Amino acid sequence: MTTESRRSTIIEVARLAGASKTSVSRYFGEERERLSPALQTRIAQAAHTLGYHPNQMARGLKGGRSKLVGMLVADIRNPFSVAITHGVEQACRQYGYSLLVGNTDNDPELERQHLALLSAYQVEGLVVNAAGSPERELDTFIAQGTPIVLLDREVNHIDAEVVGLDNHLAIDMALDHLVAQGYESVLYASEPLEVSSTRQLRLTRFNQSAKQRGLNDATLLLSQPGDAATLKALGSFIAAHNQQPSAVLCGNGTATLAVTRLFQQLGLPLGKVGLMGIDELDWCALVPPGITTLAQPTDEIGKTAIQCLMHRITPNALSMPIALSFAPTLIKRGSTQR
Amino acid sequence: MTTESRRSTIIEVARLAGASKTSVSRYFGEERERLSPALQTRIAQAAHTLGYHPNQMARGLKGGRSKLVGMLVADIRNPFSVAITHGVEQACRQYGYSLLVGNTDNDPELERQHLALLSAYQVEGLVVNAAGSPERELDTFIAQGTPIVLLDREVNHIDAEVVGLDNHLAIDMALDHLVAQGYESVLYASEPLEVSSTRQLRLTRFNQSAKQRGLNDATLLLSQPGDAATLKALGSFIAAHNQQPSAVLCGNGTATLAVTRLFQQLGLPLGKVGLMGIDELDWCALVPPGITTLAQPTDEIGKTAIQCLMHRITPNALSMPIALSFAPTLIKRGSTQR
DNA sequence: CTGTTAGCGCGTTCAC
DNA sequence: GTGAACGCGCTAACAG
Repeated sequence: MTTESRRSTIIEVARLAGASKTSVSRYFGEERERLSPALQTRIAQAAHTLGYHPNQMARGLKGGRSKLVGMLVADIRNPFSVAITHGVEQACRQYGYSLLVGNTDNDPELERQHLALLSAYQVEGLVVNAAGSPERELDTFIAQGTPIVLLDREVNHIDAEVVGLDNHLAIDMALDHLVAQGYESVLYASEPLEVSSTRQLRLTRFNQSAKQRGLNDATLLLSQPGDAATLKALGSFIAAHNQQPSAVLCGNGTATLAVTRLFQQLGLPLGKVGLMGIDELDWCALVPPGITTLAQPTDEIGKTAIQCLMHRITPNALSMPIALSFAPTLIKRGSTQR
Repeated sequence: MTTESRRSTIIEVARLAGASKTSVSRYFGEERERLSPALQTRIAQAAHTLGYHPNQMARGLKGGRSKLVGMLVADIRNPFSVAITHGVEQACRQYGYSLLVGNTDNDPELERQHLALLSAYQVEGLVVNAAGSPERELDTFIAQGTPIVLLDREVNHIDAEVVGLDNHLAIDMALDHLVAQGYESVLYASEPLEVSSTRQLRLTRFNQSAKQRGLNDATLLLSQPGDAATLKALGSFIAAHNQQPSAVLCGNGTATLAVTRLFQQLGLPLGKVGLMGIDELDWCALVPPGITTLAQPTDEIGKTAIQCLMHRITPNALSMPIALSFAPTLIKRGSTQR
C-alpha cells in the first residue's frame, strides 16, 4: 500500500507554522527579510517537515513569472550547438531561470511547433538559433513583450540582438593563415545556405576576402555529403589546381567532418592539400597530422546571450553586455603545414 | 510605440466566438467532438484571429497535467548522452509532452538542485541518467506518484525500470572479438567508477569474462586523463605484455577519446596494439586505420525510456515495452586488425 | 512587520 | 449540446 501523498501546499505550511499564506509566500519570494526572525524559522521548519516546494506553475500563473527561458536549437547533435546550450543553461541557472530546450533538426515546421509550445509555457525570454525564418511566430513573442535574442543566426526583419562569432573576422583570420602557410587556391566547403544566415555571411565574406588576397577561390556545397557528385567536385578542384598549393576551408564543424571523410576517400595527403575548419572538435587533434581550426568561445557566447536576455527582462537591474560578436581562436595543426 | 498586446485568454476567445469558456476549453481539450460543428468552426476562427494558445501553466495548475517530462543528464557534452536525449525528446513530442532537461555535469549537488526544480514544475514523469545517488529526492517523486525511469545507470534502492545497453552482452561481444582477432592480453580503460553503476558493471563483467577466456587482464582508471601517471600506466602495460598481442578496451566514448590521445602520445601503432571502444563516435572512422566500436542503439533506448514512462503515466492506454536492455552493434575497423 | 482579500487562466463539476 | 460557478496554488494589493 503506497502513501500517495500529494505534494503539500502553501496553506498547509502556513497552518503548521501558525502563519498566513502571505508570510509563507514572502518567505519563499524576494521578501524574506521583511519577516521577523521568529516567523522565518517557524516557516522554515514547517516547510522542511512537509517537504514543501513552491509550485512554479501556480507562481507563473499570477505574475507571468514563469522563471522559464526558452531556447530553440537548430541541431542538437552538432557539438557546437551542445557547447553553446551548455553555456546558456549554466547562465540561466545562475540567474534563477530554468531552460526549456527545443531541438528543431533544422526543420522549419518543427520550429513553429516548438515556438507554440514555448509560448504555451509562458517563457519569459527566448534564445533562438533559427532553422528557418519564423518571423511571424517571433513577432508574436515580441508583441507580447517577450524579449528575444538571436544566436549565431539572424532572422529576416526581426530586430533583436544577434550573439555569435565575428564571421568576417573569422574568415579573414582563416585566409590570412592559409596565405601565410603558402596556399594559393582555396575551396570553401559549406552546408546548404538557405536555412542559415551565418552560412551565407561566411561564404560571401570568403568570396570577397579571397579575391582581395589574390587567391583562386571556389565553393563546394555539401548538399548530400555522402554522394558521388560531391566527391567528384572536390576531386576536380584539387586536380584543376595541382600546380599551386591548394586548401579547403570548412564553414563549420559538420562540414569539416564531411570533408575529412572525402579527403580519406580520395586519399588526399593532409597538409600537402590544406584543410582548415571553423569550430573546434574533440577529434581534430587526433586525425594525423591534426586539423587546424578556429575555435569559438562557446561558453562565452552562451553566457552573453543570456546576459543580453536578462537585461531585456529586467532592464534596470542588469547592464547590456558590451560585445555581442566574438573573435575565434586559431588552433594551428598539421593540416595546414605543407 | 509598441502594442504591448497581452496574450489573449480563453474568455476573449469565448466572447468573440459567442460561446462560453467551457466550450472553448472543451475545444482545446479532449472533448472537441462533443461540440456542434457550427460552434467548433466559430471557436476555431476566433482562436485563430486572436492568436490564442491555451496557457499550459494554468492548465497544469488544475489537474496536475503539466504535460512536462523531466530529464536528468549526467553529461550533456558526451555525444552518447546527446544522442539519447535526442531520442527521448522526439518520443516525448510524439506523445504530446515537452521535455525539461537538466544537465548535472556529473555533480550530485547540481543533480539535487535540478530535481527540486523539476518537482517545482510539476513534471509528470522523470527520466534519470543519474550522476550520484539521489535516493531521497527520487523517493519524493515516487511518493507523489510521479513515475521514474532510469537511463543507462541504476540508483541504489530505487525500484524503477532501467533502460539501456545490455552491459554483459556488450563486454562479452567485445572480448569475443578481441580474442578472435588474436589478442591475448587486454587492458580495460574506464572513467571513475563511483558515479556510475554501469561503469562498475562493465568492469566487473570484464574481469570475469576475461578470465573465463584465459586472457591477461588489467584495469586503467582514467581519473585524470591528461596526467603523466595515466600515460605511464598505459606504457607499462604495453611493455609488460610485449610478448603477446595486447589490446585496450574502452568503457565508453570519453574513455576512447582519452585513450586514443594516449596512443598518439606514446606513438603506439593502432592495430598492432589493439583498440576498441564502447559507443560509436563521429570520428572513429577517421583516425587511421579506424577504431573498432560497439555502437549503442541510442534512439531506440531513448524511445523505449519514454514508452516505459508513458506506460506508467497512463497504465491502461499504453503497453510496457518488451525489452529494456539492448544489444550493441559491432563495427569492425582497423584498430583491431593485427 | 503581518494578515485579509482578490484574482491569475483554466478545467471541472453540475445543472439547464 | 451548452453555460454558470467554483477552486487549483500562489502573489499582489490593501489594510492594520
